[in-house]
Amino acid sequence: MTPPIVDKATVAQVLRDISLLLQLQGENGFRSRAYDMGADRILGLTQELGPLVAEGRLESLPGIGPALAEKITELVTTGRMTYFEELRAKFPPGLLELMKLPDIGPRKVATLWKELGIGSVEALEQACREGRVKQLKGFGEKSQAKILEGITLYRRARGERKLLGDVLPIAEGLLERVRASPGVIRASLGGSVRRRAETVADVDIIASAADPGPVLDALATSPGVATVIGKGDSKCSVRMEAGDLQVDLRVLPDEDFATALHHFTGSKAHHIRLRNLGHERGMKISEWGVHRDDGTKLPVADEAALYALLDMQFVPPELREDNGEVEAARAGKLPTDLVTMEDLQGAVHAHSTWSDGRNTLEEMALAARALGLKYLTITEHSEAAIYAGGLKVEALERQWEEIDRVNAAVPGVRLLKGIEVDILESGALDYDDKVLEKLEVVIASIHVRHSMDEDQMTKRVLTALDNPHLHILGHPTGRLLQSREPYPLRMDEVLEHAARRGVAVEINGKPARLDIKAEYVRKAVQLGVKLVVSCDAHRREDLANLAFGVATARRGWARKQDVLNTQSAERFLTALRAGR
DNA sequence: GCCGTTTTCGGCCCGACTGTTTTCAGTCG
Repeated sequence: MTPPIVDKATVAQVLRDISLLLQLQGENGFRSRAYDMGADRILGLTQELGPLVAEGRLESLPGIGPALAEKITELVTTGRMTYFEELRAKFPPGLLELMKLPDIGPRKVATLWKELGIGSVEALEQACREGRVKQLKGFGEKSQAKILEGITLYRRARGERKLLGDVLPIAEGLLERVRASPGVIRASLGGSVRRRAETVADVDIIASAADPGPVLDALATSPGVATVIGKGDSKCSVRMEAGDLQVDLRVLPDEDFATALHHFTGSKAHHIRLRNLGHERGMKISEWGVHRDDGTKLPVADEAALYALLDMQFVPPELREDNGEVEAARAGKLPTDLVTMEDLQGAVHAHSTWSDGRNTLEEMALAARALGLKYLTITEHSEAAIYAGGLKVEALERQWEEIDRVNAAVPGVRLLKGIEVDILESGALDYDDKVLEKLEVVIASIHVRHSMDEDQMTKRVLTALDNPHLHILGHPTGRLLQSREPYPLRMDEVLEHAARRGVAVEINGKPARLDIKAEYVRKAVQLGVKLVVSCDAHRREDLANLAFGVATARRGWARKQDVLNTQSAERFLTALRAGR
């Protein structure tokens, strides 16, 4: 009998729901937290869940003990978890949704349920309108109004996180405004934006100043602010008109800047690890500094000093997820040469007006040169991609003549002749080998026929990797954040085969793709797979996508040496062919 | 529920802000 397929995301969701249900029940908060941390641990796994379960190795994971291991094993092998089903049956299904409302947590939900029998967002809305909520102990007129407001907001945003690519420009604009306000000494973005998470829920800004007042005012009066949610002596929260984006600003004395920045950068899991390490050393770490148990405060000039106090290497923000970085930093084994934007000499994966791009080849070349890049791979769509203006072979050959002309006309940057060739249903590529062998850069991607099953899709990609003219596997999982699931594909097999065949794998920096994702980057690095950071540019502004590709590479622990387009054009082309 | 140089019990990160309180509970990050 084939066991049901329960993926990591499903396991993590069940554990999170258990955590919430336990809070509703008023259980020990640490017990609830154990399930939450278990969910984090499963989601952060770089290895497959199946073998871990089959071989009984779940308990070897930190944060997973006998109880969680047993329950996860039951879920993965049978598709059900008795404990979860029994727990869930004690409450109406709508209660978990109530907890997603702002300012509503487990205690309030429990009160609403016990006192008024409220078990859904709709019921809560009605009770507020009828004035029944404000009569409850612990609630009042303001709480009731705030809940109604929260319901409106919740329905509008549906709790969706936003793409980093959409939020970062807004966040950086606000940071500039804060930096320019009177008396600011230091200021930085924090939170998941600073960690460069794929999607983010809000923006955190941390600043230091002797007098916080004018700095807080600067945010409160920024253009684009819809409402000021709250404003105190050290903190101001606003909601932006664009996308209901919430922005939190904290302003502290400069001596507390480093610890505050660290605190509000997170992640929570990384933080808890550090605080525990501090605890072992008789130090209490908070956003207000590091204190010895006798109360004396230790100076912390910057984040590096904080890690030094804990006898650890500095951990870059992108790595702070408690995915092994704490152990590595303590052992001195954290990579110190993670790839940076400055390392990139060339940009991979660009389209022009020859297929579905908006700018001409010359405009793309000029834009690349303006960014300090030495080369750009021009990779239009191939014939099968009719919807995207895919090129027939004779058009491709005419394009080479124009590339030669542009290369002569625009010194300092080189356009490389390439293609983004479709991987057909059979795994064959959309051009004849005789065409492919003339190209300097061959990226192969899937654009059509997504709905194959896992076996078929895996075979299709493995077959493509066997083509001797293929250099780079493009956006390998085909996902679009928040709109399309990845193809069913056994990525472990794909990455192992890419390593064997010497094919490079793309880290596509388009904010809605980020494909492959950081977890797979890490796996690829471990397997010795060659990587390229790409922009998937369809207009010159898209060259900026490289920054998101670099962020994904860093989150996957990729070093400069792991990324081929950190090399010169000649070495890049040689490296693409090495082992092929 | 997990964990261990405080090791099989007794801890577990910690503070700001808000509203409903008249000394604190709940939520959030």
